[in-house]
Amino acid sequence: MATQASDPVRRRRHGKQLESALLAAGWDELLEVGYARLTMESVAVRARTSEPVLYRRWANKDQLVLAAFEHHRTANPITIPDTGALRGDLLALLTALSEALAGFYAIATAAAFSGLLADTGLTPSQVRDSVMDAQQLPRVRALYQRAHDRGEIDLERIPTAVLELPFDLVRHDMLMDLRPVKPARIRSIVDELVLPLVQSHQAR
Amino acid sequence: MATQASDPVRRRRHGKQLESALLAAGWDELLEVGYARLTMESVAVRARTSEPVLYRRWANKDQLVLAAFEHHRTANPITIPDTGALRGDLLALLTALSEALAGFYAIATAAAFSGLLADTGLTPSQVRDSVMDAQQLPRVRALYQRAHDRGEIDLERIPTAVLELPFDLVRHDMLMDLRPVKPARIRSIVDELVLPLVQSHQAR
DNA sequence: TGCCTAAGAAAGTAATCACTTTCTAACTAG
DNA sequence: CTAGTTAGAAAGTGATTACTTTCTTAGGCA
Repeated sequence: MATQASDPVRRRRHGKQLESALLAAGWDELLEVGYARLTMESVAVRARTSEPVLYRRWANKDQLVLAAFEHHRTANPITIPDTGALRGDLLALLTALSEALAGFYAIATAAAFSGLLADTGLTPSQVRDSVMDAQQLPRVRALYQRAHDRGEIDLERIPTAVLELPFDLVRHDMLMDLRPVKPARIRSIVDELVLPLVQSHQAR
Repeated sequence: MATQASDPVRRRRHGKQLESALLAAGWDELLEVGYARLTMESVAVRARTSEPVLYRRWANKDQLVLAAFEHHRTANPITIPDTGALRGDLLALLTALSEALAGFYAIATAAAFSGLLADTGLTPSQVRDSVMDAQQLPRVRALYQRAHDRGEIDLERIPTAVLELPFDLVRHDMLMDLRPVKPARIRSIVDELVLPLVQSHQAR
């Protein structure tokens, strides 16, 4: 009777491994119930730990949520494709963005609206820039630059509004539907909107 | 000393006039602090009344907020312009939409995300459809139909994605910036995106 | 003029939840 | 192997706030 056979081995996580689990739990909680209904206790329970473990790392709920965003973003990097053609690149990138970020945008905007940023005074667009596009923008630019170098497009003649159009629309659709954009819609954006516009501005 | 000269006349509002003031206060509160931080007390104070006056009309906070949406929407109808040309119509309508709805979309989405719709299970797109576009869509359609009848465009050849593009982008920008879309951006959407696309799809 | 409904004020109740405190024991580092 | 750190559990505190109760009195309506 010295050792209880029914007692499960109680392993304790430490350091980075634990922190990663905490942030993942925070992210899942955001996805499942949203910022407004996420509580420190619900995150702790989901991570199979207790609240002080959270408070030892983050001073308050907002800090935890922001850290969960950052963690999820860096843990799920988006690779910019190189298919050799503008159309293929756009289709691949929009699809990747859509799949990776549908939840992300929804959650981030939700949190922003719910009061997360009321203190910091950031607007959703600043969130978009700082959390999402700041890293993505130069890489997107590179995608277009490659098309330019191949002679597919003339970057000089194409308005910024055209270049940003597909990303604006995908972001819009993700916000509206809270799920990845349908492949057919992505093809429509590329084939019925972006490519005709590129052609149109090329011609004159 | 029978009447106190310093005592301000304490007027009491009743019926529709009072209700309107309550809903306006609710809307202003939504605009100023957002759904998450709106409290029944803050609305009551803003309306210069007390909480029971609110609870006699709406069973809970959500009902009050929903009623405030509806009140604001019906109190600020959007008139669809008829300038005689597609370009003028689009510029005018997008501007009107932008000015009237920048706050509306921001607030509605915020509330939806903050948990307002968690009970009802609606998604933002359903909110968009039920609160906004359901009424607007046929009227927008009429705008394009007039252009078609004038011979400006051939509706048969133009993909839906093109027709919806300006509204998607204006909605996107409003959500991102929480303020009306700049006139220059609206002109860009019309002149650099919609009209070239219409031409492009017309030609082939 | 005089009911009667409802406005408005004040105070209270109960639930939620961010954040804290205290303690024990598991793990790490040296 | 030992000492120091921190995970994890349990309980509690205080602030907020949705919603209620009670009472007084203004003003609509006959």
